[in-house]
Amino acid sequence: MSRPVRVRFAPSPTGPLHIGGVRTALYNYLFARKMGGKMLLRIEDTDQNRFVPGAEEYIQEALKWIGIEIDEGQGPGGPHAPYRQSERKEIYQKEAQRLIDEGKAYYAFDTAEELDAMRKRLEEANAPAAQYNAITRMQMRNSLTMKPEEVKARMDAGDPFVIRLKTPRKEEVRLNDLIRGWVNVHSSAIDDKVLLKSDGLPTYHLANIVDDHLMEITHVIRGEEWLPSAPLHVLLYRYLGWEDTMPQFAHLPLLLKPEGNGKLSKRDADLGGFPIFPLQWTDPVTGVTARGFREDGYLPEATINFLALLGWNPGTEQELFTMDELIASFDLTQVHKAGARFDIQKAQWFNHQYIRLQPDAALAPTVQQQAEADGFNCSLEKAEKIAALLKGRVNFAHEIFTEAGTIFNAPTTYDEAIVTAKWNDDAKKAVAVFRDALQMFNGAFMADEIKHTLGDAMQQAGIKQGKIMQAMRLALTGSGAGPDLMLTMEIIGKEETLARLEKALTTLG
RNA sequence: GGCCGAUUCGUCUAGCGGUUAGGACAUCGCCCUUUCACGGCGGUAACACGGGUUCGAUUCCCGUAUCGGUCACCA
Repeated sequence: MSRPVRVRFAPSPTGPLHIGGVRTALYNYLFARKMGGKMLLRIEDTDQNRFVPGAEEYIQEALKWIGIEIDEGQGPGGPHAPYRQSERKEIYQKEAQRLIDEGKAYYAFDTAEELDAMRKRLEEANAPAAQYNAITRMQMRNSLTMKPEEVKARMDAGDPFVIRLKTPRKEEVRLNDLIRGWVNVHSSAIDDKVLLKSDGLPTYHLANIVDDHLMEITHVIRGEEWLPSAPLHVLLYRYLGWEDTMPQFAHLPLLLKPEGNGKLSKRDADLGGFPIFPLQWTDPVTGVTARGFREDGYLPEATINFLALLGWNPGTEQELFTMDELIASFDLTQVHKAGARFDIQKAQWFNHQYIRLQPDAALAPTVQQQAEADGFNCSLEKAEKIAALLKGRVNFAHEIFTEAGTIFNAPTTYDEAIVTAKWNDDAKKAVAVFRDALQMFNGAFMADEIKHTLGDAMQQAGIKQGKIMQAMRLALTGSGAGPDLMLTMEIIGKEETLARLEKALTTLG
């Protein structure tokens, strides 16, 4: 009963991983680590029509970026390889055949047109549900209604067929979801799902159950969209004879649109101007690029912190968590049941928190690169100082350079409102006096020293420092607001400081 | 529409029969500051509705409403 915990993240490589998928992976990972278990990655590529080149690599890279380590599966490999479902075809076929042999599944030859006609007819007849089930299957073309010779003849002739589950007419299917508790569904609500498609590949339902069993998965943690088919899966475990080792289910609440109705979609991201994918993704067919959290400047630690708290809460008032802290406090039973609206503002706040905690040296390269891309000379040392000065003011690392505009660019214009309000005789005098004092100054050009020099100069000139500070800022940056002025002067250097003071004096008169 | 699930401030949530219904984001105000931010402090703001059960319901039960998911040879 107490088997070692093994969970899996099983995405389909049909495009970039949705941020909701990342959260599912994260919850699986947190649970695995918390329980001292293993995290597997399985690629569910049974739909050949939807296969997108590059998607699998994208998934690997995204998980790596976010800090989710795969213990076993596609990538690191393991004892249950292969971990790509398209390479496990025979395994599913064997199990499907077993179900046929045991009378729990049957062959069906219905064409798409015939199925459509059946559904349409049922709908028009006001049937409660237009499905292929215990009642309707007797009117369809399958091995239950056809003579064995005919079935064999069609198969020998190479006619396409599928294998369908022979769902019982009346049976109560119960399942105990770790998050939702008992969920009961009557088997009449489950239809005769296709298990094996006519191309010989399994559908999700079969492949999933077979693999989870073979890979000894103990907990299936997945999105709520799977809840309706969970009873079917229970039925499959039963029919396959694996019910005693059936994994426990935990269905996660979905991520909803920031506003309006429905689940979070790509369109919301475009409309709201925020990413919905962990990494940037360029569609191989259309060439259209979609933004990513990483490229938009979100730190992985901020992203997981944000995601972890979207639908789960440890019950304490802690907001900031490292991955290890998340692992330590994670508990599946504390996952919220209702869907969570996606609010990018909170993600930005988390990023702000982590940016200000970053060492200056970690932020410096970003600043330096941007500066150089804009044609400015910027040593790493200078970039580090700028990072220190501005990191507390921004949400993203790339905003530091933007905020540092007045450091790199000498003012070409001066804020009119500030000029009118503050550029008076005292201000002119103060700037001139300070310039003179600075010219005489030959110590280390550091913020503290500059502050003293300014203070002394103002005192000697009989000017109240507080009255002229904004004018001083205006002279140096052209603006009335900005980061600490002394540090700003230290960073731009003595020569540039003097030049700017001089220029203000001549320009503003 | 059938089935399944959900419902606490605008948003993410705590709460698991008795609370001034707590925290965070956002918002507003104050303080700090040479300014703008940051930060600190504080304010506004919620138990969907109706019945039960109970001495007492946000909490338990039943309806209603609303929202979400799902009804493919897609996952």
